[in-house]
Amino acid sequence: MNPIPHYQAITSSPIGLLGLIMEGDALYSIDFLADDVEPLAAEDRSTIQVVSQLQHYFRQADWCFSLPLKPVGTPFQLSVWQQLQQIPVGEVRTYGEIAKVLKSGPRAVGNACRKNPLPVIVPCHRVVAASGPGGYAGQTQGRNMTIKGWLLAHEGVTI
DNA sequence: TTAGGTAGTCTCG
DNA sequence: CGAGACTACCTAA
Repeated sequence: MNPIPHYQAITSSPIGLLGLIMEGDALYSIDFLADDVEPLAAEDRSTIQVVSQLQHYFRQADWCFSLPLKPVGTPFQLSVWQQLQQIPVGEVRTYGEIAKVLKSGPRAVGNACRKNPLPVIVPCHRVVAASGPGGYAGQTQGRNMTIKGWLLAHEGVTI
């Protein structure tokens, strides 16, 4: 039962429409939207910047985002999301590897990845299971896994 | 292949 | 608050 999100921009991309929510000048959340909604042009400067960097990434995977981010979560979730941002483009880590660094457990890491509010930019798609692809955006199969596969292929990773 | 272990979060009451 | 259930998992046998 979420309040209806108010997007500052809805932009199209190779993985479908992305809805952006800002909090001040920082990026607060990215949603994968169904393709039957109207695109919405970014108006303020910081939102334009986000859209621009996303488009750049989709054109050229080897691109480091430089954006003010404002992910909201528990201290543990924040520490996991911070680890994700240290994974270089074209590499992957397993849930267990992240867990080891944080002295935690693989399932807990999976839980935190599932709650990542900034997919694509906080690269939770670069985390896979020791045996298998893991999940994405709460799904272990379906459209979101297709997106995960696309992102990894885009970065030159072969699952 | 599965059984059991594990860590963090959520949901009731 | 507390117990129990629910995971985008992992390891040993």
